[in-house]
Amino acid sequence: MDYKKLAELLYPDVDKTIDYYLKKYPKRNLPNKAEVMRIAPSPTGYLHTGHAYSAFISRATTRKTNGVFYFRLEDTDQKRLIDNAGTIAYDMLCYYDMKPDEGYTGDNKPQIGEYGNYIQSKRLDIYKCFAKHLVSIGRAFPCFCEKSENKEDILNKRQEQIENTGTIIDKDVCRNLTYEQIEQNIKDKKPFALKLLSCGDINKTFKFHDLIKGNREIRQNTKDIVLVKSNGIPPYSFAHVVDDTLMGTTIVVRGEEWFPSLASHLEIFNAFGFKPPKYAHTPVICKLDENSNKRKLSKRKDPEADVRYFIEQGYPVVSVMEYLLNLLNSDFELWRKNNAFTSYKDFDFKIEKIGSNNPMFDFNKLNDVSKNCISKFNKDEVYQQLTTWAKVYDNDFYNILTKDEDYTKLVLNIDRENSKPRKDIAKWSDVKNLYGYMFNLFNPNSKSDYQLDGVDLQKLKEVCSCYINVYNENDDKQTWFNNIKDMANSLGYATDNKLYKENPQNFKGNVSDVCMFLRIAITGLKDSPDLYSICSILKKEKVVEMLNKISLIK
RNA sequence: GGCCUUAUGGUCAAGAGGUUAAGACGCCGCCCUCUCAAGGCGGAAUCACGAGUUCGAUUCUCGUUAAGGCUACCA
Repeated sequence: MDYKKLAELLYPDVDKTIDYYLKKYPKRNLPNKAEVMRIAPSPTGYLHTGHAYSAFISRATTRKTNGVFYFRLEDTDQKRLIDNAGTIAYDMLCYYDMKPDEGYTGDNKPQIGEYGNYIQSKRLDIYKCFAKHLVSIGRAFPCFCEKSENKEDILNKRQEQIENTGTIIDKDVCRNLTYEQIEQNIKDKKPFALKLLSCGDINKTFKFHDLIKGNREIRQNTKDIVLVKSNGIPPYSFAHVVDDTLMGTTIVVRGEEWFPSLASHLEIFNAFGFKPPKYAHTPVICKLDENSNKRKLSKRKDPEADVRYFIEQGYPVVSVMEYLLNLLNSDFELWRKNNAFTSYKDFDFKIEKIGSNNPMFDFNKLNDVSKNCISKFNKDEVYQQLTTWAKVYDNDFYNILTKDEDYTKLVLNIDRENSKPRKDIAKWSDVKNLYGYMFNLFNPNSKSDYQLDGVDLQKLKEVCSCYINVYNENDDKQTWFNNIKDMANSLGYATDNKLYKENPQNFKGNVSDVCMFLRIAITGLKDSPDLYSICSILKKEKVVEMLNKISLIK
């Protein structure tokens, strides 16, 4: 067959050659070893935690190598597009401190960089040109078969084929059409999809090096995969080859679900004579479902699959990033221990250190990482981040927090900014429960608001009414505690831990019980940070008020 | 059905042909302490199974099993 003639028949209006584009987008002028990487989400939903995970790899690697990290919007699936999803994805990247250097920056916003357009649906002329080229060299052919409209049909068809033939037919029937047949179809205005004329041999393999998976032996591709859909838009595989070539991508980071189609992508690169990029196929973040089965984080079922979830909950950006970094490079943890106050960005991140099994999302660990991160913030940072969060997600609390900034900072500074900082806040939404009593969010008139289970109310009242006369807000911490001890002693409580443990029956209780009573009266809670700090911040009037209030509880 | 990938405690995992098989989260205990958090100390808990290679295998090979993925004109 005369392929050049066929190319003209299929794409009469394409007047450019691929050389035009290859010249238009020349090799990037970058330092040695600089990597060019991208995040290329499809705007079919909100930015997935898995995307953030792979974006992190690209952002860290390009930062380290002085390369380029760009954003390309892969909006080639017209059916599944969701409004605004691209913009949100970009905003999320910026929010998580992974702002791309180049590319798409949101719908209707100017793009950055010389290698655009960075929106695939705006690149159809380019794809057409490259498609024509493949036809002209005999590596692509039109397929006029009717397509299946939905996933279910496709699945059924596949099952049918498996049952009838025991396998899946990968050589498309239309590859055998004669020029005349094709010409007739074109004349009849039949739509066609362009397919790859695969030359692969299923029994032959080639060697391949994946940055994460290491050396592999891969079977050649034999499938005549679709290059351009009948609507003129390419699916991922073809767009990937064209775009990553033109945009100069040097490393493609993608989920390992792409690994099986790698051979087909390489065959396309090969057909063009292009050098493929390096690849890093990442593991997929999973979670344990109700039945204790490991499965991929699902956008529909798992709130933590959407990166906005962490914002809503009030996890600081660094917490989420450090948690992801933990999953990616497990030696980060050790580094963090030795470099407590260095930015996670200074960690020498290595793609090769990424493990190859699918990690499970672990909230325990995230919380721990986050508590450590927050414990290193000073009171101003905490105040700033907490109020920024509350303004959006808990406006009532925001108003309370900002009413008296100095007071709020005093509260937030309890056990903070010292060598053994308090680690009780994992996310900003915790603060209300942890410190609500400092902001009048605890009702001293309601018995049910006190944690009183297992508490002797009579003893409690006795201690509290006694303490009203003892409390002096000008005492320093030691005096304050000595006074409590003296009072405890006079009421028949032990003030020596060992003595109490040896003969508890000799005492009404321990001085710790006395403190517990006071704590309940003042905060409603059995557990709280340092009582002395709390009383100092609340001031005498409030302390006395609380001590009086509890005596009225029946 | 075929193909691909993975398999070290509950979780994240380091690790190497010979190790008392790191470390972190979680859990438990003790210490400290006004409680909690933190901190200190300690504990329980792991090499999926079966063959083969080897003096020796958790590590290499092959099977089995399990889990995940792909097999779309989705990405």
